[in-house]
Amino acid sequence: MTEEKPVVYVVDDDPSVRKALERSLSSAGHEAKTFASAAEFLDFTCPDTPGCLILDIKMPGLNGLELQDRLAEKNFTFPIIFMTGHGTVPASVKAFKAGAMDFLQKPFKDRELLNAVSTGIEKHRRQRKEHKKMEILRARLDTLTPREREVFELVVSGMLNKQVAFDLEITERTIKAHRARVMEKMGAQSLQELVRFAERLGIRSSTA
Amino acid sequence: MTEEKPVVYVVDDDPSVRKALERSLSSAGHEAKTFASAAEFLDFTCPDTPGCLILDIKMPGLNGLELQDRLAEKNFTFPIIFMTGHGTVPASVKAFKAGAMDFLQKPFKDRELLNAVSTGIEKHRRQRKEHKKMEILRARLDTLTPREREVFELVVSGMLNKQVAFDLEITERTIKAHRARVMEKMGAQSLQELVRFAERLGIRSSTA
DNA sequence: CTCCCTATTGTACCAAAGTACAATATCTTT
DNA sequence: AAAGATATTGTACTTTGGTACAATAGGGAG
Repeated sequence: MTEEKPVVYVVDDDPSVRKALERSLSSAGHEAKTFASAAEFLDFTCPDTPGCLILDIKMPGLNGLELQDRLAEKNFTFPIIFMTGHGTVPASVKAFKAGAMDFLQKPFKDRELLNAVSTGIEKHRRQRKEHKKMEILRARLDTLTPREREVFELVVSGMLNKQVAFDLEITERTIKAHRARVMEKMGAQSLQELVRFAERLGIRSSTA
Repeated sequence: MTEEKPVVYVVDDDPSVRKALERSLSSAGHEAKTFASAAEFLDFTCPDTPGCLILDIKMPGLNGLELQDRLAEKNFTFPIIFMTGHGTVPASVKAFKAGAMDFLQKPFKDRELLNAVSTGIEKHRRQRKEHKKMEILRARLDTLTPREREVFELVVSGMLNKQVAFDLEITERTIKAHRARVMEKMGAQSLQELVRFAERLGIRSSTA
């Protein structure tokens, strides 16, 4: 469980390209999984491991750019590297504006691709790490009752217990009770940590 | 002082292009300032107002991409929009990977350019706003003595005064003194706010 | 050498937060 | 109707943090 094995997904309609890519990726130590069409890839469910995606621009059916759009709608998070034989400037512009990570023109050197792949995987690793932390925080946040959530927001905003109490028109004693539960449910060891959690969760007190 | 007037900088060696761009930018309500070469622009010091930069790719002397690199070295923060007559895919790729915001191929519609410009200016406005806040915070941080800085880091990490005291091998009373000065110098109205400041400043306790 | 900044510490007190015992009321679900 | 979750509050006590009065000591600038 030190490092999860990354997977490189390749979508290209040309079997010989798939084979060639698979070979160079494998020889560089990457696990490759290939798809012959956008549809085929869309049917596939990627495992929850780091990786990146290599897309051919020109393909029958959905092309690479269209696939990119479809994936974006599904919160697909793998970095995307495009490949193209006779790519156009507008295509590359669209790709990058939609968040592509690289855009390689054939013929390209193995090294170029492998560099892009490594960069993509590293980026995805970091993303995943961050995302997992956020998942945990959001899950904890979801366990708060509406009242606790209110107290949470007001407390991290910097208000004193008595001020929060006044705001919610209840006693300070009750704030302490909620506050203690918030700390416990959020898994915060200190007020400082609770504030950091709130920051990451994008919590802003509605009043301030 | 409601809104600062943005400026659009244009660098293109072709006088007729400069004139044309100036006209369409003006008619859209933007203030334009034009330059005939990369060198000319590098000699210029942009005022501290929002704006964006429009660069021609192909120019005698330094071309647009090279200018982009030079500017990056100087922490130039204005969003860059490229224009090109016969742009190549590698050029657009390089531009985007170096942080370009858009890449327009001539002939382009006025609307395309103006949309890109508006987006760029808005982005820069947000950037500047954030940057100014950070400037203030960094300036305050710089007023802290080394000792106060240490206490700052340990306190926001979540340690109790007594723990910080133990760590620094001084008394809790002294921690309180430093802590009070940190709050005052940083302009924090609460511990919660102090933690948020530390987060933005990227302060991590070296021990934790 | 004096002034200022920095770092340190003391005492005493007050305010704020946290906790250990609780109890009561409402609402939903089973 | 009983169980469980939620929201509320009480008393009493401890711990932690903040402040108002300080004083002392070292180092650097003028």
